[in-house]
Amino acid sequence: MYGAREVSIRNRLLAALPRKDYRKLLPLLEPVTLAFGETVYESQSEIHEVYFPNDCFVSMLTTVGGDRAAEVGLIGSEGMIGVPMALGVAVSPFRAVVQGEGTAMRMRTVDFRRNFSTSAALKREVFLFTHLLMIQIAQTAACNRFHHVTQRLARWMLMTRDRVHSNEFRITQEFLALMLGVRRVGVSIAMSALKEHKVITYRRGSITILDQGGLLAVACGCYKLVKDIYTRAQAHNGNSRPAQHK
Amino acid sequence: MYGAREVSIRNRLLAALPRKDYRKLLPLLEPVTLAFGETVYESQSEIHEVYFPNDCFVSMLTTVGGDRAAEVGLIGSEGMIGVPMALGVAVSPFRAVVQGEGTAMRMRTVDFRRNFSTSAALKREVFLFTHLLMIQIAQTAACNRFHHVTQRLARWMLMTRDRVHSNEFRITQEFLALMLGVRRVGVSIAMSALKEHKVITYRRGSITILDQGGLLAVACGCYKLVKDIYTRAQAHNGNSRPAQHK
DNA sequence: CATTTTTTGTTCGGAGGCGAACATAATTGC
DNA sequence: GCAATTATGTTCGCCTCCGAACAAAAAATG
Repeated sequence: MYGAREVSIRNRLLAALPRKDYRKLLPLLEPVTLAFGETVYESQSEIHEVYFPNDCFVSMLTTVGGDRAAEVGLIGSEGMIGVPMALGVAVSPFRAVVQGEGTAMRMRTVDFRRNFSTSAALKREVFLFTHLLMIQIAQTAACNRFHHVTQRLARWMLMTRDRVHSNEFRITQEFLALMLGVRRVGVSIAMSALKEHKVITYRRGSITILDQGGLLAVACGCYKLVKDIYTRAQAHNGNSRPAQHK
Repeated sequence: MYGAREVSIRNRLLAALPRKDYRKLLPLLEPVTLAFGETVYESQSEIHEVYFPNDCFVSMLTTVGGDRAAEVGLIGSEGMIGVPMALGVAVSPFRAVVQGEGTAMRMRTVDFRRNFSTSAALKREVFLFTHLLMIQIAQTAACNRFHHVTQRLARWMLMTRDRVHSNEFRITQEFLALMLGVRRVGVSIAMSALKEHKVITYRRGSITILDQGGLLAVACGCYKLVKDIYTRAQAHNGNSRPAQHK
């Protein structure tokens, strides 16, 4: 029915599958463009499709007290949107919002379910990612508890950089404040301090990382901790066709 | 080899299994007593056994910066210690510390793995719990961001109450401060305020909840939110032999 | 080009929590 | 019963972040 011709599949979870399993999935994957700010899942809503990001990335948000929300996870081409499906649950506990515009491969849940039960390789990949996502969320919990705005901001920018594969990305301070669960003022001050130290620069609605090492020094250990676990897990995982890194 | 004769199995995850699956597991379950403060898993250590708590409960902690740690999850008879095993990972990303003394059913990972792949019911139960744990962790992340010591303390006490099935439990303020990731002073002040309002009372090393409704009013919505999701999931789950509630 | 909208910069007082230190009370061990 | 240990109570100055409000700059709109 669908074809994946227009867009090259660069999702690394899919790329790690053996050719045989990969071929079976191919006709079920529909390339879609996810626009910035788009809501992929509303919290508590039913999951009808899962997504394998190519070059977009998505925030997972937990709402609290009805109005406020906090980002608990960031998912890009290394993973999948819709992990609850892997656990047999078709309701998303989080709100999923597109943070970086780009393409993703979409698959209907019926198709996912069918292939998930038959492909051991897909199972392995998705479960591993579920595990990694859990670690990321837990680290965010600790990070939220202990670290200051500047540190968490730096962490966020590094995590984002890893997912957009670029030192520049579009985002407003207002939006960033929503993600971090702080006031815009806090982001504003932290960012201008980083600009002062020539670690980043920014214009209206866009940030550029100038000194990745410097940013790493500012960020809390949470970034490197999670990053290393992701890297190690992917390396140990016989990544037959790894996505090209910069 | 093992027998589960000395201790009655009151783990609700196991109790939800159909008799057939349950019988198969029974000889593989070894009753053990977990002492307060005991470390079940060290962070990053290999998982050799999984545990199904009967009346004990265990904290999942994420370390940060080498020394400090924060609790990200609390697991009692509703769940299992060692969820990563369900995702095909035999390394615990968290430190698991016994928070409330009691018994649990222990199973070797080899046995778990074997039965996990053959019992659809066990799979379903464990995956559902994995999903719920993920939600709890995410909510903790948001909670850590937005809510004050008193609110989080109240939440912790309510969560603990649900797991020990009693209004009284033994814990020192020092330990509680470690769990919440705050200073003991903060806990001390919050607790004496709650005592003042006759919501709780406490002696050296032990807390008693006097007014559960009052405590619920003090706690942030995070408690009820997660609790309701747990309750709903368990209800929808054909809980054939539910554990007796108080 | 002029106006509206969006984004960013800056200020204020105040609250909550931090690290550190010391005081008191309860329990344990001898 | 007395000393050592463990748990709880209280204080201090300080720093970060909060809520609110307003100013300025940049982009979008017509």
